[in-house]
Amino acid sequence: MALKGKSASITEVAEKSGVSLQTVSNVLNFPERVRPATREKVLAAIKSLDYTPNLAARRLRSARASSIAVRLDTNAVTEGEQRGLYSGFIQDEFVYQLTKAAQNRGIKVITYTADDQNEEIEKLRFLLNSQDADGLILTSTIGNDPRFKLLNEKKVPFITFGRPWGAANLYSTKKPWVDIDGAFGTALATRKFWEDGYRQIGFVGWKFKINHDADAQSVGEDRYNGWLKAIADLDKTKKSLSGKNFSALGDESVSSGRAMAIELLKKFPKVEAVVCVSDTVALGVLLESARLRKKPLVVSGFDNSPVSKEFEFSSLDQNLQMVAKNSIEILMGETGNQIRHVDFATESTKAHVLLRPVLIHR
Amino acid sequence: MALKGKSASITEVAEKSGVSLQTVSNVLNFPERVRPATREKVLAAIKSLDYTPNLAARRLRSARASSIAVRLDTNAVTEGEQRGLYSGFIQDEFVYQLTKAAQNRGIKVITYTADDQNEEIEKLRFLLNSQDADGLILTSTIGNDPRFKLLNEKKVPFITFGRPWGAANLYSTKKPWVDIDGAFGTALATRKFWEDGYRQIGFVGWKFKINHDADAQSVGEDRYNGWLKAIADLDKTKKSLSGKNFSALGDESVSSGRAMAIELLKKFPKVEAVVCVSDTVALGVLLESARLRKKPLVVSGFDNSPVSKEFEFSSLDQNLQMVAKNSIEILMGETGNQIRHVDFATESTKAHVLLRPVLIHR
DNA sequence: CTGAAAGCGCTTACAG
DNA sequence: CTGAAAGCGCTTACAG
Repeated sequence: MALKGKSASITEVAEKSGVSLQTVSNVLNFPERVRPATREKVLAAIKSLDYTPNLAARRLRSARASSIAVRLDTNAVTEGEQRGLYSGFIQDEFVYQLTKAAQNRGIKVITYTADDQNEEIEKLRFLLNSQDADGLILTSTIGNDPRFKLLNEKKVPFITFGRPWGAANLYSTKKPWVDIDGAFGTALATRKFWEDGYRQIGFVGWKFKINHDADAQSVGEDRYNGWLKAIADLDKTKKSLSGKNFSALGDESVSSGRAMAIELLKKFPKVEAVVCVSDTVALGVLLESARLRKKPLVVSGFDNSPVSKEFEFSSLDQNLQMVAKNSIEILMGETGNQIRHVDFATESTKAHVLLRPVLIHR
Repeated sequence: MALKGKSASITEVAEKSGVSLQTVSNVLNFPERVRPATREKVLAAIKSLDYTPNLAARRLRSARASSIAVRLDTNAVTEGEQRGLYSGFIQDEFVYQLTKAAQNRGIKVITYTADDQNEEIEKLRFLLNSQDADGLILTSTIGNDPRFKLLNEKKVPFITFGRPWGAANLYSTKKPWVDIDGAFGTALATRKFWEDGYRQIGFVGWKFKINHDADAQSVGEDRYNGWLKAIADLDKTKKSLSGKNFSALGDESVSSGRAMAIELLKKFPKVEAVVCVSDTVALGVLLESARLRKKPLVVSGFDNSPVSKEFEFSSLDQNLQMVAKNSIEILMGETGNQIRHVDFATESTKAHVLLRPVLIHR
């Protein structure tokens, strides 16, 4: 026997409290079915024996794993790859919040890794077949992600963190997601700058493919749109840096932020404040403008990472605690301790939840 | 039944291949006990039925969870708390590498959280009593950590990532650990600077309590010692910045790095290169010296985080893949698929593994 | 509200 | 090398 300190079994609890196994099981799972006096007796026995249910037995009998799986990706530094300055920060905090939210509902989180799409599908099949997870949290999904097909076929409850950008229909009930409203966030930052008296507010972001659809088709476009529309709303006089031209788009790096700052300042020397797509890019803009001018540009970033705190600029917090809470509620409902399949097409549960980021003003 | 797509059971495999349950089980667990012809027959049935063992049943019967638990901490940004610039990066990558290494040996990783020490002890008791984990990975342990007592009493296999600084005896067999040799790392960086022709090599680190013991008693002291001794070894002429005075100690922030750079440059204007305790501090030194002088100081950091890559300075990689690999090997031995208790006091397995960081030269 | 029985899917002695 | 039986610790119908 490998597991030591074997805890008491339900049989011992039943004997000690003078009731049947059944009643002990009811006290644990349906306390309202048991008369208070009996319940007290059983609870006392549980306490005195330091009884903890054996989860393997429970899983086997109930055919519920009561755990969800989440894939982890590496964030290690590789030369020649773009990762931004606080790589790992979001995944780390998301998994933490997920574990915490799941734990509050009696659910375990198990992690897995996969080097590519095929390996992941194989890992998922094994995980689900072995009945070790009955819910899944996906991240980095794409429009025609093969995981959607697998999970829908097997009717496995799942939720995606982040919209599957590029999907023909972002609101397909076969592709449930929880996400942060990036456009709302950059609009919030823009309005705050306006309130603070700035009128020449630029944007530095990530390049994206021109898209003639009304809806954004990438995170970068979404965050750009928020700034663009906010300026249009705010500036009735049309005297500020409104419109598509008052932005510079590059990639997720400090050096790109620096280059974009140079570009922006050259074209629009009057620019006072810059809404940025990320804290990494914001730092680049901040540092470069500090080098070029007496007074650096006022910037805002995204993610409320340690970078924005350290360099004291405003940033949009993704509110990962809310993301985790909503994900768990979609998988389990508002109450109860069971992960259950929902057919979003016919039931009232919402398949898509867009949460608002919070502006941390610094 | 909550779990859908119920996979075939071992009974069906036995029927299909015309052998007993026992033989199927042997094929899975002790293939060498089964005659090749029989084995092939069984494997064919397994494949055609897409059979995957039910892990709950296996756990219940074998009394082995085949999973290890690891606690996650938040790295969210809180005002007024020191976290450094790439908070979350190390934990994120460590858990990734741990999951990957465990997966290769057929072991699951489950995560949990706790808000304080008491809650953690309670969570651990439940986890172990419910037989849902048979091994543990600890982090952030302190000298008289109550988790050591609990796990040793219950004879639960565990390993600590990081030395329990402050312990009366860092080499107690009751406190097994895997760690990175910080002193080796900073000595490596120092020697590399020396090779590159720099002779005035300073150090910027974290404050630590003066300690009259030969061994370091904190990460900060350990990394400081590496630099100190390397300089003493290298500089036979005593003309370089060797000795205790040629360092500046602050805390884990860019602003502290900046302040230390100012202090160092004031006292030792000749300083050319600075070995730093972390990438965060190194960035502060780099940025401030770039502001103060034509040519910024050459710096090296620790952790090989995205910060060091982005700002192109050398850094010491903690080699978390090796940390994970060694942790798993201590818990499971070199081969096999079982987590087993080792009494380090009497068995040959080493209780303490100090790994060397790798200098990433940029 | 409570109880006696069945059985989830495996692995483990044990017998041949 | 293979098989028939027992049993891990629960929850789930079902009966009273």
